[in-house]
Amino acid sequence: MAGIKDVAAEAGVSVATVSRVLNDHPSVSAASRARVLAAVAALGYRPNAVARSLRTDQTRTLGLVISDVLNPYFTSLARAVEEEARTLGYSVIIGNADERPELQDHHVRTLLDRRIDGLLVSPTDRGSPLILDAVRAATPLVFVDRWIPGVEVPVVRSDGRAAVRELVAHLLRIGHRRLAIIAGPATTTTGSERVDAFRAALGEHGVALPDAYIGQGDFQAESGRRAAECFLDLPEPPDAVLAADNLMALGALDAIRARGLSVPDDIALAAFDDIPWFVHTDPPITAIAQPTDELGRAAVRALAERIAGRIPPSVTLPARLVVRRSCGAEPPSAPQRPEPSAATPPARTRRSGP
Amino acid sequence: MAGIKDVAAEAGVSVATVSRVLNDHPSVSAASRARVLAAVAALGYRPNAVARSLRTDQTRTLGLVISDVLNPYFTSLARAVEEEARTLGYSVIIGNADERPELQDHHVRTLLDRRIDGLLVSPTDRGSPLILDAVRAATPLVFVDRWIPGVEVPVVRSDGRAAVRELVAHLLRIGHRRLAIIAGPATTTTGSERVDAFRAALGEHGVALPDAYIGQGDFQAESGRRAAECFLDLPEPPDAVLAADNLMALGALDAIRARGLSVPDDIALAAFDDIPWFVHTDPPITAIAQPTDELGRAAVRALAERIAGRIPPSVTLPARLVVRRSCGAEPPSAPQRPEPSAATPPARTRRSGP
DNA sequence: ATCCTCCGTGTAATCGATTCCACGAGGAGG
DNA sequence: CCTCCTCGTGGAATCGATTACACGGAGGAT
Repeated sequence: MAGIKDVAAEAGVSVATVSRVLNDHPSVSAASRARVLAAVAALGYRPNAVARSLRTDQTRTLGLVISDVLNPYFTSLARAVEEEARTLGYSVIIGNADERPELQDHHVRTLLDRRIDGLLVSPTDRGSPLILDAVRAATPLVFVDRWIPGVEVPVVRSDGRAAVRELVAHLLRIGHRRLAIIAGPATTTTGSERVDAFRAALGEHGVALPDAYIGQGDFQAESGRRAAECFLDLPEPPDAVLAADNLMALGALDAIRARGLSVPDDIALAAFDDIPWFVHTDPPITAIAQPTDELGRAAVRALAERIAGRIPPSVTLPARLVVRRSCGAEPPSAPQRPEPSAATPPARTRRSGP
Repeated sequence: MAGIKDVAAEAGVSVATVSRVLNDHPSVSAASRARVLAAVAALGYRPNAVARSLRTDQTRTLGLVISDVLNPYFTSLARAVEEEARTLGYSVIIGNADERPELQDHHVRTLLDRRIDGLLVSPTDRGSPLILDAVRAATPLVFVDRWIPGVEVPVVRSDGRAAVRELVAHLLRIGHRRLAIIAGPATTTTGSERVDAFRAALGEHGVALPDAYIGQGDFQAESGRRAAECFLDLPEPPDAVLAADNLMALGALDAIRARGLSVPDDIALAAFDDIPWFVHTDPPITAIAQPTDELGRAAVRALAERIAGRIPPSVTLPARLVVRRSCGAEPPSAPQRPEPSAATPPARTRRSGP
């Protein structure tokens, strides 16, 4: 592959001049510029980003370590991140931690080795020594979605408290009384926080949250299934369940249907993280929607600030409640605004078996 | 950040020795090795991958350019690719082309600039000059899922012909007669090939595929919706529709329900690409499942071969039909094996509205 | 005892860019 | 006419690793 020397030779100038043209440095004569450009075109020259990075000590690359690529919430986050990064002239390397701290560390390590300019992490645990080191080494770092308490790093996330309060009110209004939650791992902020918000919201209505109504999940579908089964085995099962993420909601839906029970008639179901598919499930699932795109964009902008040496503030965006059919219908009062794509007449579902 | 020189100083040896220890080159005395290792640990030294890449002319990085990250099929492919690559000691940089040729080119270009060791592409178009150049420049390249006809590059993909034939037989057996398909863009192999397979399968049963029954989509949900609407506006609408990918199937499902029609009673629906969510839709959707994980793994292995200078063969894996309820029930004969997680008794769905 | 190997190690070149510094030409001002 | 800038340019150092080559010392063979 042609190098800068070849271009210099072709254009009859020095490598310094070629470099100056490529980085459009002002002091190059129009004539030289033209000849260099011609040589570049003739040779199909592309600068070697590796060499450039070594010299300039910047890779124009961002790292993004997310907890689970198969989770639509994180893929749409990743997409937003990549888009915003691209407009800022950065590439993004995505690492999938699969909710496993050691995998997360693996990715953080290789990203650091590759001298990425900045790192976006949605931590799977309470903070490995590796991440703590990175913070101490002043690596530009921003947490997104989840964070590690006590670590001085900007956080870009969304606050579901208001939406949870709204959801709880909605459930109680419909007539549900025994509300349960499937939590995420306590090692993640989103795991514990959502339970707290739920408990607090219930408290405002004088409703308690018994331990038996707190299922322990790990953000994967299978754990949602197990937690739901535990609930259903209870002498007095809950009549409404909130899952702390979309995959666990799916698992719970499975478990409930496997018992021959109906959502929402026998039990209501709601989930954190709204995803396109929730419109198409049977029934469509009520969800707490995070502004994923904005989250991703804000995270990249914050990281860019950190890279530039400034200290960006943390950002907290509100989540909002999206009501669908999985919790049952509101008693007639303020009419619910229908969802555009779920604008189906009351769903003439019929049995399809013989 | 500490460099190799610091380590050498700390250990009281030369940089050459440090490098030899790090790359475990045989001719280093045990004593030196120990002291270097100690120094590395003491300084928390990590080799600069950028410098290493410049010198060795390899980045131990693979590029993967996929057509749409929001499509679960591609994310699971990406996950499999990353996993296999990791076991081989490679990192993966994912580029999302969003079905846009110019974005695809952008990613291919930056990946090439970064001197990735090899490139995995699922091309969005019939071949940009850029990709053709890359092929000519002997960049290790492997196509996955889709490919560009006439280009001498190994292809790792799955063949849906048999599964399509099976599906068509299944539909006809149930009693459907007017079979339609929503195709992908003709510029993609998966776009045109699937229509061909469908037409051929129909032909075997003496059934024609009128032009009006070929909807033109672009692999996005919205286009599936539009195509389905066109079908339904026909004087004689089809009674079964196959969508060439999962997103278009979702769009079609929406459109059908928006008309107050029922799947499968009024119209049957099936899709290419099986995804976990198809189990949970209303009704669960019959799909042609590709062996995504194997595809991803095989693609990486083929690429590794190419990087090693060998010429790997193309790989074609069979897809298989997964029957669910969206096409209606088979007339009683061979009993259908039920899906584990869809093992719901005929789905006691009830109306949930008041 | 002498010579030859082999082993461990260090010096320095190298990868492909960026960038500091010096230098020569040409124009302006004294 | 001489001096001093300014401007465009090139030479060479540099980034942090890898690795070819040279070299000195220990040990075995003769």
